[in-house]
Amino acid sequence: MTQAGHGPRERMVFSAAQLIRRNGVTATGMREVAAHARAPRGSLQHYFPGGKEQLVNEAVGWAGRYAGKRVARFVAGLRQPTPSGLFAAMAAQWTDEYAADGFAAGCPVAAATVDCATGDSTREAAAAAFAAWCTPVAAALTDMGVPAARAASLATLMISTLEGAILLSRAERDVRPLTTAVRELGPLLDAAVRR
Amino acid sequence: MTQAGHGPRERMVFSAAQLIRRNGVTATGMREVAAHARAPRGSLQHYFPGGKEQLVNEAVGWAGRYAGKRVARFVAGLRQPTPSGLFAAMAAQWTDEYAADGFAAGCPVAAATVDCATGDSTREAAAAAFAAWCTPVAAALTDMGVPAARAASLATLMISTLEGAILLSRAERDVRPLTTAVRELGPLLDAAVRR
DNA sequence: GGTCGAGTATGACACTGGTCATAGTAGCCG
DNA sequence: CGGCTACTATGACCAGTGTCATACTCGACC
Repeated sequence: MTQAGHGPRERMVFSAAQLIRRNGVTATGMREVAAHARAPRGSLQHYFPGGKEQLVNEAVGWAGRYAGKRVARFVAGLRQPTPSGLFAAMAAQWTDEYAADGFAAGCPVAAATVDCATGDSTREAAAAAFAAWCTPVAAALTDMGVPAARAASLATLMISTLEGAILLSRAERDVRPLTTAVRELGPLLDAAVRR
Repeated sequence: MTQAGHGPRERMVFSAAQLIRRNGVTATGMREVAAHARAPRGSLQHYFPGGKEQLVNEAVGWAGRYAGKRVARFVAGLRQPTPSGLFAAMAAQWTDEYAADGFAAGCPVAAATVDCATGDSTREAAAAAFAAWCTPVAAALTDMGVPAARAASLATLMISTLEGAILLSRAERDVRPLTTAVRELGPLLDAAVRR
C-alpha cells in the first residue's frame, strides 16, 4: 500500500482506506481523513457530496481493486506458479507489513464489513470488493490447472482463511496464524491441480 | 446465544457483546447497552468503573469463554467424532443463525479486534478470547487422534477459516463461503487423524 | 476586463459520545 | 431510629461527529 495519490480526491480515498484499516469505519472521522490526506476540509463536500457513506464505499472499492490487481503481480512473480505459492505470496504481503510496521492495520474491507453502521450500501461495496479480489484468484488457479469447478471454491477458501488469519495475527500480535495457515493449507491447494 | 443473564451486570455484558457483534465497538454506545439490557444507566459507572473499555473487554472475554464451552458440547453431539464433523458443527451454528435471523451479526471478538480504538487492553482481551476458543478445539482434535504437534496448528487454521468465512458470508449475505469452507477443509482435517 | 466555475476555507449547527458529579432510594445491621 | 452500603437516577459537561451555508481564491475562457 504505497502512497500513490496524484489528485487530492484520490489521496482522500486512499487516506480513508488507510485510516479505516487501522481504526475501523465509525472511529474514522471525515476531518481526520482530510488531515491525513493533507487535503482541505472543504474539499470533502466538494468531491464526496454523498457524505461519509460515499467516501467509505469508494475506499472499500479501491481496496478491492487494489487486492485484485496484486494477484496478477503475485502470480507473475512466482518462478513456478502453484496454488500454494500464490497463497504464500498473498500471506507474505501481510507478514512483511506486520514485521516492518507492526500490527496496527488490518484489511479495510473486513473493517467495513464488521463496522457496517454506515448503511447497507457499504456492505454491498464490501461484497463487491471481495468479488473483485476472489475472481482473479480463481482465474489464476484455473491457469495453474485447477478444474474450474473447484477453482472458485478454493479461491473463496483462500480468502476466507487469509482474512481470518489476518484477524488472529492482529489480535495476537504474532504472525503465527498467518504462517500456519500457509503451511497447513498449501498441500490441500496443490493437490487440486490436474496433472 | 440465548438470553442467560441473571443479574443486571451479566445482562449488560451480554447486551454489550450482542450489540458489538452487530454494529462494532465504536458504534455501540454505553446508553444503548444499558437500554438493551433494560438496566439503569447509573449502573454502568457502578459495575464498570473502568468505563467503556472495561465493559467491552468483559464482553469479549465472555464471548471467548462462551465459544470455548460450545466446543465441548459440539463434540459431545457428534455420533462419530471427526475433525471435519466438529468443524461442520462450528460452522453450522453460524449458518443456522444466518438462516433464521439474517446476516446482521458477526463475531464480537472479530469486531473488537478490527475496531480497536478503545485501547490496547481490548486487543489483549481479544487475543485471550481467541486462545480460550482455540485451546478446547485443539484438545478435541487430539482426542480424535490428531498428533498433538498438528492439533494446535489445525485448530488455529479452523478458527481462522471460520472467522474469515463468517466475514465473507456476512458481506455477501450468503452462507456460501461458510459451506464451501466446510466442504473444502473437511478432508484435510480428517486426513490428519492418526490411524 | 468581466464572468464563470472548480476548488478552497471557515464557521456554525444539531447531535451524540463517554464521563463525571450529585442526589436519591432501598435494604440491612446495630 | 441512625447509619451504612449497594444501587439507582439524572443532569451537566466537553469533545467529537457529519453536515450545511457561506465566503473566498484563482485560473480559464469569451
